[in-house]
Amino acid sequence: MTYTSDFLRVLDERGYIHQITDAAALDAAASAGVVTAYVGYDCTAPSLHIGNLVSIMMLRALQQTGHRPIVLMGGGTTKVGDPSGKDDARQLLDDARIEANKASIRRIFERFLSFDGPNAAIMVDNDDWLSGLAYIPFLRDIGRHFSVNRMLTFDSVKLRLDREQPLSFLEFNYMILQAYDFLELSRRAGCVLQMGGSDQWGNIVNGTDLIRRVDAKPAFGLTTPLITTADGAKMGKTANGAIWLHEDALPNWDYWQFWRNTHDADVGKFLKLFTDLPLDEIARLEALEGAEINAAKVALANAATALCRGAEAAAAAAETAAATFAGGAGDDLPGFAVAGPTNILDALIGLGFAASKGEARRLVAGGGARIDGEAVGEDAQAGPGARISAGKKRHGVLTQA
RNA sequence: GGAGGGGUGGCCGAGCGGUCAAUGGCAGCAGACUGUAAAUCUGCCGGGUUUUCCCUACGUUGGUUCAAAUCCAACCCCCUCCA
Repeated sequence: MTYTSDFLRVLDERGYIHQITDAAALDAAASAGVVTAYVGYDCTAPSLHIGNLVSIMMLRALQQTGHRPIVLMGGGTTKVGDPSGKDDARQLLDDARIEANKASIRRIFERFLSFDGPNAAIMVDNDDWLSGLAYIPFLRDIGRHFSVNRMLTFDSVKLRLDREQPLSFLEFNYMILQAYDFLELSRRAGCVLQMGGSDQWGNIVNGTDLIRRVDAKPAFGLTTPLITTADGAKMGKTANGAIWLHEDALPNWDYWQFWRNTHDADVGKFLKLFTDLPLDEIARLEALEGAEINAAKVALANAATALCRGAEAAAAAAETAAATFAGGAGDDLPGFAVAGPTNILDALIGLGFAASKGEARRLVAGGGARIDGEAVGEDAQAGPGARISAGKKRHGVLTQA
């Protein structure tokens, strides 16, 4: 459908929309005035990753089109654990860990959202209202609105049951708590929209239903598609782990390289989702063919890195890339301090290119280890200043200890 | 409580006394080809070492045996059916 509100039009054009509970009504609401919407983030790790970035960018788009974003930290729900899309119960985190994760995650949002101004973003923590709930009153006020029959039909639950995997009562309650969050935000902040990934659809719908039943207020849900790469893989999962948004979890250089290595077929999609570049510029970039599309990938890497890590970090990474792939080295490359001539195997391990001597040896045997661009054997030595490469993409420099 | 089935390397999944560090697939890494792309082909893919060799590993703990992922016992966990 075509939207009249800037908000939904932008989301639609850029590929953020998978499902909406009542698109026409939400469009009308967003046209008529300021909409307050939220996305929840559980505190399961000290950093958010690429998988969360879609919804963060969506909150950004919301704010840019004049509406008010709420970032909900799931300090309370993390204590329960979301079963959505999980085969097994998530390991429970202790309170101290959750607190630490929460504190760490918060910082990310300051890069993407503005927390002051007329439609300032706000940040809340559901631990504030969940942890103090009294069981019996909660069951009587909220629990009675949930049909177990219906809950059993939601994918997050059904999947577990179908796969004959256990689902604890604790996890089973997650969707009720998430629905209650939405109700709470509706009451506290006039929030009318919850957004999230497509795996959150069931949880979100529970929230909109609850608000209608209890308060007879408008409530909408909107989900993003699961972002996959052109070869069908879930985006952002690499062998080395997730692509983290925090620089202390993943260096700027690696973050930039992740975007730079996007598949050809994904460039346009990613530019729309993960950068603020105007659509006509994106159209021009994604139309590039052959080797020229590399220019689009650089633009993507620059823009995405600038958003998350800052313009300086993006420029430094771009500079390093230009120098490195021309055969030189740049400041952003990983370094390993050595006192003098060092064996290639130790250098590879020190730079993190191999996890063990055996792996380093295999890398060398396969012809993938290079010193200053020259393939070497396993007896080779390199000293400070040497450029060490593992394959064609991973490069590092030995520094003086 | 009773009967039966099952727990294997990042994942899936074979093996069911030695020839098993464990077939195969996926994922991953490297090489060739390229554009720091895709596809394809090739090699690698527990750790330490010069291949020989040693160590760790098939839910946990013991046991039988010259020898166990494979047999036995106990325990833990999961699934199915019955009560």
